This record gives sequence, structure tokens and C-alpha cells, in this order.
Amino acid sequence: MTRQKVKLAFITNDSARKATYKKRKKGLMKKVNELSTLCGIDACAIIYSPYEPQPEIWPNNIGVQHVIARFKRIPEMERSKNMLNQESFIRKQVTKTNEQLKKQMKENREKEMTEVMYQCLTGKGSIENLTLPDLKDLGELVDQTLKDISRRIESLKIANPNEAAAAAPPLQQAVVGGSSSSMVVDNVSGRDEMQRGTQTTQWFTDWMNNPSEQNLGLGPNRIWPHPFFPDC
Amino acid sequence: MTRQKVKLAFITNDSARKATYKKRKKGLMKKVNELSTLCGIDACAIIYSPYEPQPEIWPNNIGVQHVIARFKRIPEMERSKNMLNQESFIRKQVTKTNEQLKKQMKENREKEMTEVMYQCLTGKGSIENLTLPDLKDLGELVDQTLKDISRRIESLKIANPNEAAAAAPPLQQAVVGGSSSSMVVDNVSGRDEMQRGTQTTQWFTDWMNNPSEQNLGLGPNRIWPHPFFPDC
DNA sequence: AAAACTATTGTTAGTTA
DNA sequence: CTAACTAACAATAGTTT
Repeated sequence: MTRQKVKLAFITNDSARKATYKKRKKGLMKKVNELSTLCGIDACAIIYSPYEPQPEIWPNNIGVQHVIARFKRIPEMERSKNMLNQESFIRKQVTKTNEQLKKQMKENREKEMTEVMYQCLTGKGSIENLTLPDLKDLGELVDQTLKDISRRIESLKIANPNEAAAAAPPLQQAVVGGSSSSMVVDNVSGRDEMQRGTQTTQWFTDWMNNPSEQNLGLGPNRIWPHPFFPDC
Repeated sequence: MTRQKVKLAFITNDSARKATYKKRKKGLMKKVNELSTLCGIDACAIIYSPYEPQPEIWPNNIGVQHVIARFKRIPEMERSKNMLNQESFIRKQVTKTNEQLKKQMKENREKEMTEVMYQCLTGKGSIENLTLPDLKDLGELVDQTLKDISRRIESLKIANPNEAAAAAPPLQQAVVGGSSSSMVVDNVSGRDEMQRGTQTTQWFTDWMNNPSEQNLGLGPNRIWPHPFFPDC
């Protein structure tokens, strides 16, 4: 039983296409019925298929005629406004997918840097081969991690003063926080709150704000497809 | 987080209805798009809502007009044939639900009788209060169970002749079967194969074959709603 | 209000009978 | 073909932010 995620494209296999049609048509009709019932609205669906001489419709002849009549009554120009047509639907999908992509890239970047950091700490890697932007992000990540550690130590000191202090004295001035009832009692530089979660290089930040092919860090010798977008 | 299965009925809460509308409309449009793409067919959807002055449509103005024009071209009489309209859709749903109900009732009946049987065996219940039909079903279930046990013993005897024979000698003539390679070597009465899974009272069997209010075992003093159909 | 989240329920692709 | 089944996937009700 290997089920692969089906691509949204015309199904070339005739019998498979028919099977899918029958299943999905049923599901679609059910959905229209539910939407209309749950929200008390007028709606209709008309489906033409090679499997039936007549179109398959919802809710029924009269219902469809009623909806069509109502549709026809609206002037052509008016219909162009506020419409969820195929184009705008796809555009929304693309926008959303791009947002997810940005999020994912940011997450990946942070994980990558974390991995590098741990490799350095355990002596399995070096910063010899890193580029300047990578080093910048790494430095910020290390700073952030040190601060997190200090916070954790401070909160342990508050919960259990003697043991925590003996085990790990603070290495630098630190912000105390993290536990639900404690508060920030100091802030090293004022940059702290603003910098949270921004351990990214400038080019990445720029691209996040204005994603285009121009500033994807490809440099003068562009390659195609781009490693981040093998499918584009 | 308590999420209850939502009933298919108008949502009276205004904001909940709007939220549901927006979510489901989006889902519906996606479904129409997928069906049309996957199966390469013409389809359209028109939805009127109080939330938008114009109807929300799929795929777009031209597409909808095209489908409507095609629909209009078919004579009124023709449209009534082969149509999946609301009525036939609901009828199909009802038929299916009734079939599931019958299946469930049969299953429940068997479980109920099994429960009674075990209670009798463990001395926690008696057959004093049972009705004649219940007793009939119970008797058949006990017969069937005894036969199943005998079969099991026989198959164990075949697998391990000495131990099984010493532990539980057969109490009656029995059918040997169950394991994948063994075969039926005897059949007590000829009724055996026909009787499998039919431990039901006559009224229940009758109702299964022709479900109506008349033969639901209500007797002369009908109550309404029926305990089996509180929502009808 | 609108968007994000998540536990659940619902849909369906591939398969079997 | 039709119908039933089930693992996998998608939609969404209720909730939070």
C-alpha cells in the first residue's frame, strides 16, 4: 500500500480519472450542501462531465435557475469587483506558500547556525571556511545563546540560590527572566529585545522584505535553477 | 479543548456562522478547482453570501457565463433526467444511513446476547426475565458458540493430538475447520452454513428486510419518538 | 476582526472483493 | 464496473493571539 501524494494535474489514466471524478463530485456536492445549510445561503454548482449527458447540479433545477437569474441581474462591470475567481484564488495560494517558504528558510538558517555552533563547541568543525555573513549570524547566535544560558542560571539561582550560585557563577551582566512570575530587572544594552530572533545576515533580511531573484545571494555568476528553488 | 461534532444545521451564532462560511467557502473553491483540473471538466460554482455584495464564483466571470450558457441550451425537460439534485442526494444519504443503522443494530443485538450469555455463565445474571425472542436468539448464540468451541478443539487436536484430546474431549459431533489448510469433513445438520450470523429474532429479521415503523416491535401502543429513532 | 494553532473529523487514492 | 476498505492526507471547529 504505497500512496503517493497526487499532483494537481490532469489524470491521464482514464479509469483512474473517472474513479476520482465520481468520488470527488460526491464530496463536492456534499460540501456545497453543507455550506448552504450551515450558513443559510444561496449557492449552486454545475458540473459537466463526459460520463453523464446532462450536467450534474446542486441543489436542483429550480435552485440553479434561481441563482443564475440572480447572477445575470448583476451588470457585467459590477461582477469584476470583489470576486474570488480562479486568478485571485491562485494568487492567494502563491502568497501564502511564499510566506511559509520564508518562515521555513528562516528556521533552516537558525538550525544551520546552531549546528555549526555545536560542531565548533565539540571540536568537530571549525569556522575556517565560513563566509563573513555566516560568521556574523554565528556571532549573534552565540551571543543570544550565552544570554539564554545566563538567564537560565539566574532563574535557577532564584529558585535554589545556594546550589545554582556554586555550580555556575554568571559570566556577564545578564537579564533575569523566563519563569512565569519573574520580571526583567536589567537589560544589558537596550538592543536585547529588538534583537530577539533576528540572527540573520543582511542579504537574507533584505530578501525576506523584498523577495526577488536579484538578491538571493547568488553573486555575479548566477546559477539556474537556484539551490533554494530547484523547481523554479 | 472540547470539540463536538457539529450538526448539519443553520448556525445561529452570527460570528461563528461567518467564520465557518469563510473557511468552508475557501475549502469549497479549492475542491471545485481540483475537480476541474484533475478531471479536465467544465464546472462552476456561484455562492451568494451576506458578507459580499457580489456573488463569489469559480472559475471566473467568463467561465461561469460559459457554463450557464451551456446549461441554458439544454431543454427544461431534459434536465430532469440523470440529475443529482438535492432530493436524490438526500435520498441517497438516507438510504446509506439506514443501511449503516441496520448493520449497527444487528451488531448490537449480537453483542447484547453475548453479554447475556457470559452473565449467565458467570452466575451474574439469569434468563428469568428474558422474552421468548431473546431466549430464541440466546439459544442460537449458545449453539453457535459451542460449535465454534468444538471446532477450535478439533483444530487443536490436529495440531497437537495428545494434549488437546486429554484436556477437552469433544462433546458432540463437530465440524472441523478454521485453520487455513483444513477442510470441512462433516456437517451436523446441513443448517450450519446457512445459520451463520443469523442469531436474530424474527421481527428483527423482518424489519431488516422491510424497515418501516409498523414492524419495529412497538406493539399496539406505539410511542413517538421511537427509542431507536429519537430524532425522527 | 483576522490569522495561527491544533485536536478531531472528514475526504480520498489505491487496493481488494 | 461497483462497492467496501483503510492508510494517508486534508479540512475545519473551537480556541488562542
